Amino acid sequence: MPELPEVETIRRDLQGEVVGRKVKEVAVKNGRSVRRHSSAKQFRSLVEGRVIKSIGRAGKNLLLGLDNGDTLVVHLGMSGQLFRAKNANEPKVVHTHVIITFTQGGELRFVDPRTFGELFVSHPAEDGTELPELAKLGFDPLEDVISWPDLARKLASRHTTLKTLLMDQEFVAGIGNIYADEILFAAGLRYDRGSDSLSSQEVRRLSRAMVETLTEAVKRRGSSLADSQYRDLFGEVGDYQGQHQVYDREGQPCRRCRNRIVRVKASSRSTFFCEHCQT
DNA sequence: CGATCTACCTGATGGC
DNA sequence: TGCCATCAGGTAGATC
Repeated sequence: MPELPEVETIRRDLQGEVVGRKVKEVAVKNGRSVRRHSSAKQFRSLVEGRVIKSIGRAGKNLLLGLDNGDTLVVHLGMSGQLFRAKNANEPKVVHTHVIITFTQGGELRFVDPRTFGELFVSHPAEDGTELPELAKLGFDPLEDVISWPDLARKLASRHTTLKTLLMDQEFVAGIGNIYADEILFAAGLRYDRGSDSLSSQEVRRLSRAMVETLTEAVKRRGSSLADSQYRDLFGEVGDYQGQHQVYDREGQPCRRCRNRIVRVKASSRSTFFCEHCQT
């Protein structure tokens, strides 16, 4: 579900809600959500008593900086949600797998029907600040602005399709199935163009489209699809879905040229595009 | 090595 | 109504 704009929206919500708070207790209701750890007990011991000092993001990962230098990493997978609760009396929705209670009151709840998401505590590497589990992530399109000549070099070094590359977290971190299609439409490029086939003008368009599409989606607090599964920290839906140009618009007229939006399967994922506007 | 498939889950939807 | 197939924002690991 959540891609960079949704995760960034939750990051900003968390900034105002949990920074400076001390963890009193962690309750793990479903051990699968902390599967990187040997046990739920071990995970709890790494989080309980810690103060949350900062909230960062790397691609689709939320990074909760703890006061001992560790980082609590949250990945929402396909269906993960984080909710703020005022107290334990607030009714729990089904699939509430982890509950973090703060000493000053209030809870942070991790809800995840499909259980593809996870939480884990990461220790920084000996020599640097980098987290070993995230070392292979590519650049972040909003945090690390990359020059278009650099992007051109990176694109040319790979032999695959544009969409595959945009969704490859080791190439660029944070783009998933929705925003890959939206970025490619904004850039006027087909999903199946070879990544090493772009003119310099096309690379510039792609570079701009990436930053502009994601920035605008963050402004509108992300995309909630028909099932409204994506919600922010306060349970509110996003507002960017109405701006989608191609995603989930099969058969509907292209907002630019009025031709019907086409849907195809590419590497077993739905891909939406306009055959007229994207070449 | 890199590209592609499969498994991991629950729930919503649509055809018959 | 119900039953079954298909689909869904992601990604690690197997397989080719």
